[in-house]
Amino acid sequence: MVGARFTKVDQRRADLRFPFPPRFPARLAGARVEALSRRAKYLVADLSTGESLIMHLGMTGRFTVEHAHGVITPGEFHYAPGTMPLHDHVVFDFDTGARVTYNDVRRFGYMDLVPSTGLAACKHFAGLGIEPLGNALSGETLAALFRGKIAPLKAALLDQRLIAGLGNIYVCEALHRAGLHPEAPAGIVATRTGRPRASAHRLAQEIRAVLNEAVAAGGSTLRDFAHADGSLGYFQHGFKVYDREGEPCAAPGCSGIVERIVQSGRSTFYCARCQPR
DNA sequence: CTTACACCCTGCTCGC
DNA sequence: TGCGAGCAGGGTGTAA
Repeated sequence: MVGARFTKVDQRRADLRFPFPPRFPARLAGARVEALSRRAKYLVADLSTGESLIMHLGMTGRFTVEHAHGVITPGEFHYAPGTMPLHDHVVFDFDTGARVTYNDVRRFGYMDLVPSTGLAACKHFAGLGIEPLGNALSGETLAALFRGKIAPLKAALLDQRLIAGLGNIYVCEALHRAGLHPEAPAGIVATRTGRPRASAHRLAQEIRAVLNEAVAAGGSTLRDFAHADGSLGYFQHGFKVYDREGEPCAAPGCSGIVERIVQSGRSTFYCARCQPR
Protein backbone atom coordinates (compact mmCIF):
# COMPACT_ATOMS: atom_id res chain seq x y z
CA MET A 1 0.00 0.00 0.00
CA VAL A 2 2.89 2.36 0.63
CA GLY A 3 3.19 4.64 -2.38
CA ALA A 4 -0.31 3.77 -3.61
CA ARG A 5 -3.01 6.36 -4.09
CA PHE A 6 -6.66 6.00 -3.08
CA THR A 7 -8.81 6.17 -6.20
CA LYS A 8 -12.16 5.42 -4.57
CA VAL A 9 -13.43 4.80 -1.06
CA ASP A 10 -16.81 3.17 -0.64
CA GLN A 11 -18.08 3.83 2.88
CA ARG A 12 -21.22 1.76 3.27
CA ARG A 13 -22.54 2.93 6.60
CA ALA A 14 -22.32 6.05 8.72
CA ASP A 15 -20.62 4.44 11.70
CA LEU A 16 -18.82 1.44 13.07
CA ARG A 17 -18.26 1.73 16.80
CA PHE A 18 -18.12 5.49 16.29
CA PRO A 19 -19.22 7.69 13.39
CA PHE A 20 -16.77 7.99 10.52
CA PRO A 21 -15.17 11.44 10.31
CA PRO A 22 -16.95 13.96 8.07
CA ARG A 23 -16.39 13.55 4.32
CA PHE A 24 -14.35 10.42 4.96
CA PRO A 25 -14.23 9.12 1.36
CA ALA A 26 -13.54 12.57 -0.10
CA ARG A 27 -10.68 13.23 2.30
CA LEU A 28 -9.03 9.98 1.24
CA ALA A 29 -9.62 10.15 -2.49
CA GLY A 30 -6.43 11.10 -4.31
CA ALA A 31 -4.29 10.82 -1.19
CA ARG A 32 -1.09 8.82 -1.38
CA VAL A 33 -0.07 6.46 1.43
CA GLU A 34 3.32 7.72 2.60
CA ALA A 35 3.90 5.23 5.42
CA LEU A 36 2.21 2.47 7.37
CA SER A 37 2.82 1.87 11.04
CA ARG A 38 1.23 0.70 14.24
CA ARG A 39 0.68 2.21 17.68
CA ALA A 40 -0.78 -0.05 20.35
CA LYS A 41 -3.72 -1.79 18.64
CA TYR A 42 -4.13 0.91 16.00
CA LEU A 43 -2.98 0.73 12.41
CA VAL A 44 -1.75 4.06 11.07
CA ALA A 45 -1.49 5.21 7.47
CA ASP A 46 0.23 8.55 6.98
CA LEU A 47 -1.19 10.30 3.93
CA SER A 48 0.11 12.87 1.47
CA THR A 49 -2.71 15.19 2.57
CA GLY A 50 -1.16 15.79 5.98
CA GLU A 51 -3.71 13.57 7.66
CA SER A 52 -3.24 10.08 9.08
CA LEU A 53 -5.83 7.36 8.78
CA ILE A 54 -5.99 5.45 12.03
CA MET A 55 -7.79 2.15 12.20
CA HIS A 56 -8.78 -0.12 15.08
CA LEU A 57 -10.05 -3.63 14.43
CA GLY A 58 -11.99 -4.02 17.67
CA MET A 59 -12.86 -7.68 18.16
CA THR A 60 -13.85 -8.91 14.73
CA GLY A 61 -12.46 -6.34 12.31
CA ARG A 62 -10.31 -7.53 9.45
CA PHE A 63 -8.83 -6.25 6.23
CA THR A 64 -8.82 -8.34 3.11
CA VAL A 65 -6.37 -7.38 0.36
CA GLU A 66 -7.01 -8.31 -3.22
CA HIS A 67 -5.25 -7.28 -6.36
CA ALA A 68 -6.52 -7.08 -9.88
CA HIS A 69 -3.63 -7.18 -12.32
CA GLY A 70 -4.32 -4.59 -14.93
CA VAL A 71 -7.75 -3.05 -15.19
CA ILE A 72 -10.00 -3.39 -12.19
CA THR A 73 -13.05 -5.48 -12.90
CA PRO A 74 -15.47 -6.01 -10.04
CA GLY A 75 -15.91 -9.66 -10.96
CA GLU A 76 -12.22 -10.25 -10.31
CA PHE A 77 -12.71 -9.57 -6.65
CA HIS A 78 -14.25 -11.77 -4.03
CA TYR A 79 -17.83 -10.77 -4.68
CA ALA A 80 -19.81 -10.45 -7.87
CA PRO A 81 -21.37 -7.16 -9.02
CA GLY A 82 -24.69 -6.55 -7.32
CA THR A 83 -23.87 -8.77 -4.38
CA MET A 84 -22.18 -7.82 -1.17
CA PRO A 85 -20.83 -10.05 1.58
CA LEU A 86 -22.32 -9.37 4.95
CA HIS A 87 -20.42 -6.86 7.09
CA ASP A 88 -18.10 -5.47 4.42
CA HIS A 89 -18.29 -1.87 5.61
CA VAL A 90 -15.56 -0.03 3.71
CA VAL A 91 -13.90 -0.78 0.38
CA PHE A 92 -10.70 1.08 -0.52
CA ASP A 93 -9.55 1.03 -4.13
CA PHE A 94 -6.01 2.03 -5.09
CA ASP A 95 -4.37 3.17 -8.29
CA THR A 96 -2.21 0.06 -8.14
CA GLY A 97 -5.27 -2.10 -8.74
CA ALA A 98 -5.35 -3.22 -5.14
CA ARG A 99 -8.64 -3.40 -3.30
CA VAL A 100 -8.68 -3.41 0.50
CA THR A 101 -11.96 -4.38 2.17
CA TYR A 102 -12.76 -3.77 5.81
CA ASN A 103 -15.12 -6.38 7.26
CA ASP A 104 -16.33 -6.24 10.85
CA VAL A 105 -19.16 -8.44 12.12
CA ARG A 106 -19.58 -6.82 15.52
CA ARG A 107 -18.57 -3.31 14.45
CA PHE A 108 -16.40 -2.68 17.49
CA GLY A 109 -13.67 -1.37 15.19
CA TYR A 110 -13.41 2.22 14.02
CA MET A 111 -11.50 4.62 11.78
CA ASP A 112 -10.59 8.26 12.08
CA LEU A 113 -8.61 10.91 10.25
CA VAL A 114 -6.31 13.08 12.34
CA PRO A 115 -3.57 15.58 11.52
CA SER A 116 -0.26 13.74 11.11
CA THR A 117 1.57 16.38 13.06
CA GLY A 118 1.09 15.75 16.73
CA LEU A 119 -0.39 12.33 16.14
CA ALA A 120 0.74 11.26 19.59
CA ALA A 121 -1.40 13.98 21.10
CA CYS A 122 -4.61 12.98 19.31
CA LYS A 123 -7.47 11.77 21.47
CA HIS A 124 -6.94 8.14 20.56
CA PHE A 125 -3.25 8.08 21.41
CA ALA A 126 -2.90 10.66 24.17
CA GLY A 127 -3.54 8.33 27.09
CA LEU A 128 -1.74 5.26 25.79
CA GLY A 129 0.99 3.54 27.77
CA ILE A 130 4.25 2.02 26.62
CA GLU A 131 4.69 -0.37 23.72
CA PRO A 132 5.07 -3.95 24.94
CA LEU A 133 7.75 -4.61 22.33
CA GLY A 134 9.48 -1.26 22.76
CA ASN A 135 12.65 -0.53 24.66
CA ALA A 136 10.64 0.94 27.51
CA LEU A 137 9.26 -2.43 28.61
CA SER A 138 11.53 -3.80 31.32
CA GLY A 139 11.36 -5.13 34.85
CA GLU A 140 12.19 -1.64 36.07
CA THR A 141 9.33 -0.07 34.12
CA LEU A 142 6.81 -2.71 35.16
CA ALA A 143 7.80 -2.22 38.79
CA ALA A 144 7.38 1.53 38.48
CA LEU A 145 4.01 1.20 36.74
CA PHE A 146 2.59 -1.44 39.08
CA ARG A 147 4.09 -0.25 42.35
CA GLY A 148 1.47 -0.13 45.09
CA LYS A 149 -1.35 -1.28 42.81
CA ILE A 150 -3.90 -3.58 44.37
CA ALA A 151 -5.67 -4.19 41.07
CA PRO A 152 -5.06 -7.76 39.85
CA LEU A 153 -2.09 -8.36 37.55
CA LYS A 154 -4.53 -9.39 34.83
CA ALA A 155 -6.33 -6.04 34.94
CA ALA A 156 -3.12 -4.03 35.15
CA LEU A 157 -1.65 -5.76 32.09
CA LEU A 158 -4.84 -5.18 30.10
CA ASP A 159 -4.92 -1.48 31.05
CA GLN A 160 -3.91 0.29 27.83
CA ARG A 161 -2.94 3.41 29.83
CA LEU A 162 -0.05 1.45 31.35
CA ILE A 163 0.99 -0.91 28.57
CA ALA A 164 -0.68 -0.35 25.20
CA GLY A 165 -1.15 -3.37 23.01
CA LEU A 166 -1.68 -6.43 25.18
CA GLY A 167 -5.00 -8.24 24.86
CA ASN A 168 -6.75 -11.01 26.73
CA ILE A 169 -4.93 -13.91 25.10
CA TYR A 170 -1.38 -12.69 25.51
CA VAL A 171 -1.94 -11.45 29.04
CA CYS A 172 -3.10 -14.95 30.02
CA GLU A 173 -0.16 -16.53 28.25
CA ALA A 174 2.43 -14.12 29.62
CA LEU A 175 1.24 -14.58 33.22
CA HIS A 176 1.34 -18.34 32.83
CA ARG A 177 4.84 -18.29 31.40
CA ALA A 178 5.98 -15.97 34.17
CA GLY A 179 4.42 -18.19 36.84
CA LEU A 180 2.30 -15.37 38.23
CA HIS A 181 -1.26 -15.71 39.50
CA PRO A 182 -3.68 -13.49 37.52
CA GLU A 183 -5.47 -12.41 40.70
CA ALA A 184 -2.30 -11.38 42.51
CA PRO A 185 -2.15 -7.64 43.17
CA ALA A 186 -0.08 -5.98 40.46
CA GLY A 187 2.09 -4.37 43.12
CA ILE A 188 3.72 -7.68 44.01
CA VAL A 189 6.24 -7.28 41.20
CA ALA A 190 7.69 -4.21 42.93
CA THR A 191 9.24 -3.47 46.29
CA ARG A 192 7.74 -0.72 48.45
CA THR A 193 10.19 1.71 46.93
CA GLY A 194 9.30 0.70 43.37
CA ARG A 195 12.32 -1.47 42.64
CA PRO A 196 11.69 -4.52 40.47
CA ARG A 197 11.46 -7.92 42.07
CA ALA A 198 12.64 -10.96 40.09
CA SER A 199 9.03 -11.48 38.99
CA ALA A 200 9.01 -8.09 37.26
CA HIS A 201 11.97 -9.02 35.09
CA ARG A 202 10.46 -12.40 34.40
CA LEU A 203 7.13 -10.88 33.41
CA ALA A 204 8.71 -8.33 31.08
CA GLN A 205 10.76 -11.08 29.44
CA GLU A 206 7.75 -13.36 28.95
CA ILE A 207 5.58 -10.58 27.51
CA ARG A 208 8.23 -9.94 24.87
CA ALA A 209 8.76 -13.62 24.24
CA VAL A 210 5.12 -14.55 23.77
CA LEU A 211 4.46 -11.61 21.45
CA ASN A 212 7.56 -12.30 19.37
CA GLU A 213 6.67 -15.97 19.05
CA ALA A 214 3.10 -15.16 18.07
CA VAL A 215 4.21 -12.68 15.43
CA ALA A 216 6.70 -15.18 14.04
CA ALA A 217 3.95 -17.80 13.85
CA GLY A 218 1.69 -15.45 11.93
CA GLY A 219 -0.64 -14.43 14.74
CA SER A 220 -3.43 -16.21 16.52
CA THR A 221 -6.28 -17.17 14.26
CA LEU A 222 -9.42 -17.85 16.27
CA ARG A 223 -12.80 -18.74 14.88
CA ASP A 224 -13.36 -16.45 11.90
CA PHE A 225 -9.98 -14.73 11.92
CA ALA A 226 -7.69 -14.93 8.94
CA HIS A 227 -4.85 -13.06 7.28
CA ALA A 228 -5.39 -10.51 4.56
CA ASP A 229 -4.70 -13.22 1.99
CA GLY A 230 -7.13 -15.61 3.67
CA SER A 231 -4.46 -17.83 5.24
CA LEU A 232 -4.56 -18.64 8.93
CA GLY A 233 -2.32 -17.69 11.83
CA TYR A 234 -1.00 -20.64 13.75
CA PHE A 235 -0.02 -19.34 17.14
CA GLN A 236 -3.19 -20.69 18.71
CA HIS A 237 -1.41 -24.03 18.64
CA GLY A 238 1.10 -22.42 20.96
CA PHE A 239 -1.42 -21.46 23.64
CA LYS A 240 -0.51 -23.00 26.95
CA VAL A 241 -3.64 -21.90 28.80
CA TYR A 242 -5.90 -19.69 26.68
CA ASP A 243 -9.23 -21.36 25.85
CA ARG A 244 -7.97 -24.63 27.38
CA GLU A 245 -10.22 -24.88 30.45
CA GLY A 246 -10.21 -28.37 31.92
CA GLU A 247 -7.28 -29.51 29.79
CA PRO A 248 -3.90 -30.50 31.20
CA CYS A 249 -1.43 -27.66 31.67
CA ALA A 250 0.96 -27.65 28.73
CA ALA A 251 4.01 -26.79 30.82
CA PRO A 252 6.57 -29.63 30.72
CA GLY A 253 6.18 -31.91 33.73
CA CYS A 254 3.19 -30.05 35.14
CA SER A 255 0.22 -32.14 36.27
CA GLY A 256 -2.09 -29.14 36.69
CA ILE A 257 -5.43 -28.58 34.98
CA VAL A 258 -6.17 -25.26 33.31
CA GLU A 259 -8.84 -23.28 35.15
CA ARG A 260 -11.09 -20.48 33.91
CA ILE A 261 -12.19 -17.55 36.04
CA VAL A 262 -13.80 -14.23 35.14
CA GLN A 263 -11.97 -10.99 35.89
CA SER A 264 -13.49 -7.63 34.99
CA GLY A 265 -15.91 -9.43 32.75
CA ARG A 266 -13.26 -11.26 30.72
CA SER A 267 -12.20 -14.88 30.86
CA THR A 268 -8.87 -15.64 32.47
CA PHE A 269 -7.21 -19.01 31.97
CA TYR A 270 -4.41 -20.15 34.27
CA CYS A 271 -2.77 -23.12 35.92
CA ALA A 272 -2.87 -23.00 39.71
CA ARG A 273 0.23 -25.21 39.94
CA CYS A 274 2.38 -23.08 37.65
CA GLN A 275 0.85 -19.87 38.97
CA PRO A 276 0.45 -20.20 42.75
CA ARG A 277 -1.08 -17.37 44.73
C1' DC B 1 -7.84 7.75 42.28
C1' DT B 2 -9.65 3.08 42.17
C1' DT B 3 -12.89 -1.16 40.81
C1' DA B 4 -17.26 -3.14 38.89
C1' DC B 5 -20.46 -3.53 35.58
C1' DA B 6 -23.50 -2.53 31.73
C1' DC B 7 -23.13 -1.69 27.11
C1' DC B 8 -21.89 -1.54 22.14
C1' DC B 9 -23.04 -5.68 18.07
C1' DT B 10 -23.59 -10.15 15.71
C1' DG B 11 -23.08 -14.97 15.51
C1' DC B 12 -21.94 -19.33 17.27
C1' DT B 13 -22.36 -23.21 20.57
C1' DC B 14 -24.39 -25.60 24.12
C1' DG B 15 -27.93 -27.52 27.04
C1' DC B 16 -32.61 -28.44 27.46
C1' DT C 1 -35.48 -29.13 15.45
C1' DG C 2 -36.09 -25.02 18.10
C1' DC C 3 -34.97 -21.67 21.64
C1' DG C 4 -32.82 -19.12 25.13
C1' DA C 5 -28.46 -18.50 27.72
C1' DG C 6 -23.88 -17.69 27.59
C1' DC C 7 -19.82 -16.49 25.41
C1' DA C 8 -16.36 -14.21 22.09
C1' DG C 9 -10.02 -11.31 20.56
C1' DG C 10 -11.95 -4.68 21.91
C1' DG C 11 -12.93 -0.44 24.49
C1' DT C 12 -16.16 3.32 26.77
C1' DG C 13 -19.11 5.38 30.06
C1' DT C 14 -21.16 5.43 34.44
C1' DA C 15 -21.61 4.57 39.20
C1' DA C 16 -19.95 3.51 43.60
